Amino acid sequence: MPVHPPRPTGPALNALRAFEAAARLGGFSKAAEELCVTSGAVAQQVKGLEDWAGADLFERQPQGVVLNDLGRQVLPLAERAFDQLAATVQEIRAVASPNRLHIAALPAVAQLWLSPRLPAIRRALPDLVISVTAMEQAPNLGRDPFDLTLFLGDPEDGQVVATDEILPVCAPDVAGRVMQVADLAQLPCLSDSSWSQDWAVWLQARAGAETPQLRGPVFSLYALAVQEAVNGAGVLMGHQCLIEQDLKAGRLVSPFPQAVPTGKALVLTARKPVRPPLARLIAALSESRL
Amino acid sequence: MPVHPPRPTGPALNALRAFEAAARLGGFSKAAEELCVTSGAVAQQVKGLEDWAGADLFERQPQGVVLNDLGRQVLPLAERAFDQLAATVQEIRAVASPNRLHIAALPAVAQLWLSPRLPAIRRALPDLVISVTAMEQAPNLGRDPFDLTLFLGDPEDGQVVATDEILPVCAPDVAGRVMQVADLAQLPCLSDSSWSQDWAVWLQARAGAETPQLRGPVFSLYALAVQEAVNGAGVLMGHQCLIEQDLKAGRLVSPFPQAVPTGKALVLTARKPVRPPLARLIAALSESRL
DNA sequence: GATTAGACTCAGTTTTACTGGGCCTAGAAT
DNA sequence: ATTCTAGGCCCAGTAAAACTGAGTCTAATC
Repeated sequence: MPVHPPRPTGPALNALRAFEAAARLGGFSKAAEELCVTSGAVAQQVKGLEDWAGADLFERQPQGVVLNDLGRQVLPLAERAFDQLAATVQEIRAVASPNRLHIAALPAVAQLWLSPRLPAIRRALPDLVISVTAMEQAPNLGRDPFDLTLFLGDPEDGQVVATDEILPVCAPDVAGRVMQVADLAQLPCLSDSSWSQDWAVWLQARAGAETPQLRGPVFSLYALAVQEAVNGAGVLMGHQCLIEQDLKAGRLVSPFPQAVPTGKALVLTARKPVRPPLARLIAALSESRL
Repeated sequence: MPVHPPRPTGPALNALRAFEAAARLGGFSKAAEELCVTSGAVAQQVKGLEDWAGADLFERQPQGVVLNDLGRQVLPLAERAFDQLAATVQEIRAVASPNRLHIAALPAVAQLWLSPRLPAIRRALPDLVISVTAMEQAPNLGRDPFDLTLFLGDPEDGQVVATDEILPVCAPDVAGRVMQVADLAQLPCLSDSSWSQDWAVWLQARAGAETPQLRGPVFSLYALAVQEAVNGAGVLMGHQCLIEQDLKAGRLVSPFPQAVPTGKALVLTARKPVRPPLARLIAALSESRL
């Protein structure tokens, strides 16, 4: 008696994932960021799930969404399910290619800290295949397929590789024109768009220093700003851990050598469980020197 | 320093589901059936997952696929994840509309057993919204969005609503032509395509009876065969629990009243946990009489 | 009063998933 | 030995999603 056709089906898995992310992160736009889509896409997915269920999961408010009773009730279940699913995915990855490791790092860190160290590490650990992906926000190791992250952040968040200290730097032939802090007003002061506070932090920490109005070009890539500083375009607020090699090579010098700690640090976090290949990479990174 | 674009992403959730189903059920075609798609679709999904992982999960053999080491290792994880996910989905359904219940039943059971009883049940439980979907294979309550199933199967599998007993039936004016078993060879013997053994089972159980060669039209829907029998088209092997109303109304009579048990039963299974609305429906079904 | 953050909607597009056919292989049935 | 069958593979075409991008809306903040 073959009669199939219209069987009711479960909701789309992607819709469930969108719900879980939105609920966990507390908003469609945050979820959209984690899922690498637009917030409109998340809104549509969640709506689809709500339509399927015949009931809302969020309360819409002008300043965002908040879980309603139903949503609050199912979130823990969904979270556990997707945690489990992510663990499965990572297990597949880890077992299928145990020597393939993937690092997520801030673009500046990837280019200025990691990149100079990688050749030696690759030589020391030739059996490992190490990939690097640069991104602004630290990924969620529970969900994204990375084994290790290197970001500037709270020292509490993981293993501290270096503390973050800043000091002005410039090309040697520019240094002659910077004798005191006030001179900075006469020179282009390079800055990075996502670290726009650097100058303010440094000026404020130099207790008693007058705070001249500074101006200069803004870069969207810190490595680009460093390059421009090397080229003599002006004075850059340098993050010590990122400009080590340029200082050492003399391409950059510091007119005011007092470094100021920002309270942040270059922090390394690793996926658990830490299997041997990953442990070896962590050790190599921790011990690496320029 | 906004630099996003090419982030490695996890595998497609649908691919994971296809893998899980194929691994759990031991074949792409079985998985395809559960997922209501073609086996080619499953094959493609699994291949996509294997490509993502960079390693196979199944060993391809001409008579099917079997899990390899990697697949065997991740199956338990995937199973737990999807169990959890299914539980989440069912929770959403149950909490969003607790009075909406969905029954899955064999088409014959839906039409001939359930349908006559439903009006009274709906009257007795007016707050419940009861949907019925007919299907050949009992759904997997752990995965599909049904609350209750009614199928002919092993009595051990759930709550027995009625044992399955068969006996020949026909319209009253046909009965005069059937005095002994041998007469059956002279009449069309109706049968259902998915219960083609019925006649053989009955003939064999009538110990000592000669087994005449029977012939007659085959129907793909048991309800259709019943209707034809009522119309006087021949003799049908009747399942007692499904033709009760026609016997009672005298539309059908049995020339050989010895019913033969088939060893199967009309079995009811319910989703756990059994919440009050579902419990009420089960009670109503168990107690229902024509 | 302007700006901002967050979400909604909708048309258009891209991407993905699925179908339906033909093909292949090995075991089972004849 | 031949069919037959079950199970999977492959491929082109298609159907269905998911996603984008731009425009709106609202309340909160500056």
